[in-house]
Amino acid sequence: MDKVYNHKEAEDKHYKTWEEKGYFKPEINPDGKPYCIILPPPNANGDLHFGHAMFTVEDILIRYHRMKGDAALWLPGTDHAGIETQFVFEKKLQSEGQSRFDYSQEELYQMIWDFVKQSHGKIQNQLKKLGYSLDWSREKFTLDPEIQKLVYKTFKKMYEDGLIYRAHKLVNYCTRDGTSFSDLEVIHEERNSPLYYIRYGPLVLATTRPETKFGDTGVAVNPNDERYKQYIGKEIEIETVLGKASMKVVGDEAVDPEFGTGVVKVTPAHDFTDFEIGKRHDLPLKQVIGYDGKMNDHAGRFEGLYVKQARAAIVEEMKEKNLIEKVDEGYMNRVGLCYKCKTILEPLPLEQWFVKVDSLRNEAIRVIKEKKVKIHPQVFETHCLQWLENLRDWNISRQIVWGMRIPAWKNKATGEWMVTEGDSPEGMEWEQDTDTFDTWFSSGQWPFVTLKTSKDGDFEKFYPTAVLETAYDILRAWVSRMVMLGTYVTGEVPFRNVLFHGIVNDPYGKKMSKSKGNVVNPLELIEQYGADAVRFALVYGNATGNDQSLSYPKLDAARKFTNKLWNMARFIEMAEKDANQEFGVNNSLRDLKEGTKLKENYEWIEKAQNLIDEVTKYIDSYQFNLAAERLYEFSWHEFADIYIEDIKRSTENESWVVLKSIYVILLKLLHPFMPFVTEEIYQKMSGHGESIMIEKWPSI
RNA sequence: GGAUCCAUAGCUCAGUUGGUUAGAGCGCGUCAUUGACAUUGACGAGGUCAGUGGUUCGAGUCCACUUGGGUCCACCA
Repeated sequence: MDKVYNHKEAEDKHYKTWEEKGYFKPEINPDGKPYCIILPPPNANGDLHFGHAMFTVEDILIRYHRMKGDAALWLPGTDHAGIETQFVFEKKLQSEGQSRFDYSQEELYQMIWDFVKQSHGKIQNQLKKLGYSLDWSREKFTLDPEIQKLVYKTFKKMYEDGLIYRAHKLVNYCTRDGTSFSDLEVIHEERNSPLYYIRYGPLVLATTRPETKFGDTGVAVNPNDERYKQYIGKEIEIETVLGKASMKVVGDEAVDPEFGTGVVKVTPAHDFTDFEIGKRHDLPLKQVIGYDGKMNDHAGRFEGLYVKQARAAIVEEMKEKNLIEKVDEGYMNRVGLCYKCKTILEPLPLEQWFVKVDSLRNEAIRVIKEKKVKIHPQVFETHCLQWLENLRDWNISRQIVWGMRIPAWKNKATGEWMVTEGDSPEGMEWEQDTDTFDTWFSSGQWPFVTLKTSKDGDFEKFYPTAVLETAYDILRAWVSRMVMLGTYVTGEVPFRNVLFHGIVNDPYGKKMSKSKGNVVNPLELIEQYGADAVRFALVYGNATGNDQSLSYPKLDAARKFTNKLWNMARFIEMAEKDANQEFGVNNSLRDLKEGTKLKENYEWIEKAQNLIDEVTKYIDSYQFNLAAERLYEFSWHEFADIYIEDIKRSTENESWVVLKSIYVILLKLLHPFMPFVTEEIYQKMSGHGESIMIEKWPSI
């Protein structure tokens, strides 16, 4: 053996062999208990970021269960990531001086498809470099035809069950990206929004959005507000910059008498609260802002101005006409921004497909409360339930091309809708909706659509899956949706356990992001420290679910650990040369224990038994950090520092057999954490088996 | 405005049913070693476990409050 472990040489070689020999397939343990993890599909629009290296936790579980003899399946896949990908692609187009408007829907789709294909190759390479024992023969992509078909089927079923409806409602609309978003995709930010006190006939009201006044169809006050009771139900005459108008005053509980003057203008077409008020009092919807973000013809001479310009111009004129009583310039409020481009979102009325969430949500809450789905660490269960309880109907229409086109057709003559499982209806009068599904509508079905379209029998065998492991930041967007949709479609929960890992920040504790330029590609670190060291460093010293900062000292410590393990093997090899024989390995600790005559051997066997017991318990309870710490501690400070130092004085052959046997146990226990170095050592040792990867997990 | 998490050695963090002198990595000090170890080993310094009060025979661990930091959620015009 060389003096130093060379990870670069070992890693690619072993991964290739493992894959070729079919070790990643569950069929390697044909009679084993099914154990399945579906890889959270990375977005197929670029490289993996460093946080994805936390999937190491899944590989640990899979390798551990495979060694325990389970039919372990880790199923890989990628997500088309609708708006995310289209956004990345549009930026790319932009940098080439082009725009999405230069292409037809079909052309754009094809171009993004090609782009995604390239990304896919990079992602697959990264996952392999990390040593992940994924069954590539079962790989899936969200836009695979057979996956789409199942998603369509779900949509149709939901439509028939009355869980999908089409409605003209307010949506969060990004006038820059040209699409609506779900509530979840809106980010709120504190902004300075001057509060204008506007004269409205006999009343004064406060608003941050004077430009929407052309869309006002009423004025609201709190019904218990003594100051304004007299006006409720009356029409008031008001002066506007576009001339006189009359407005109905309504009483509504949503109005807070303490805020501003206690009077609110009601603009049902451009404000969520106002939309609700309008519905309660039968106020009409009057849209004054278009989907291009400009004022429309209801705004008179302000038509064609962008919202911001219009606001300034209108305020100017209102001041001239003395319609503004005062302005609170320093007023701060929270505005909704597009989470991709940070444009202020406009609430705009649009006809969209919605998921009625009531029954789905209640069922999801039930299975979580009844522990049919167990969430670890426990605290995330609270988060999940809290979100589910506040859930509102889910807008699943997106006005983008990159995604699954919604399988709904409108009759040009009658306007009625027909939903199919993807097939076009007969006849020329049907026109397909141009919108696509929210990405999460398809990824929310991931566990069952993958298994149902995989090898025959996979669904029956592996569903519900054992564990869903992912970063906690997509608990709401993804995990909750999977529980809802999976339970609804299959009648069974999608997974028995959910396990959350934390975020990996940069060395200074700051979130890694492309705009900050502090992202680290896992490949760089693998190159430098070796995949095993990267994996080990991520697991060691960090409790499950907690965030961590990338630590170079820790990576270095982990790399030294791989080298230490290597040198233990060299020591044994050297001893064998000196003794001019190969020491045997006995895999049965019990036999060894019964056979030994020496007290110190007996004691070391007991220590090994304890170690197996502890590590097994820690993995079973998802305490990977404790398992890693215990293995590190034992290997280095007990096995190397004490055991090996002591045995240097021994001439007993039996002692060497015990030592070597315990060393092999150590390698096996470490294999899920550090697959490459353990395999490389194992292959180099005398009397080794085919691969440590398919060896049996040590037992007491 | 709600919810939630965190505060433990110089730094980064472990410490899951409350139980003997509170742990690791890195860093630091002294010595040894280059015949497994591109190094490693031995020994060592270093903590009123944020603060206050409480429950308990016993609290870093449970409860309340305070202070400082983070995250998430929310339709305040």
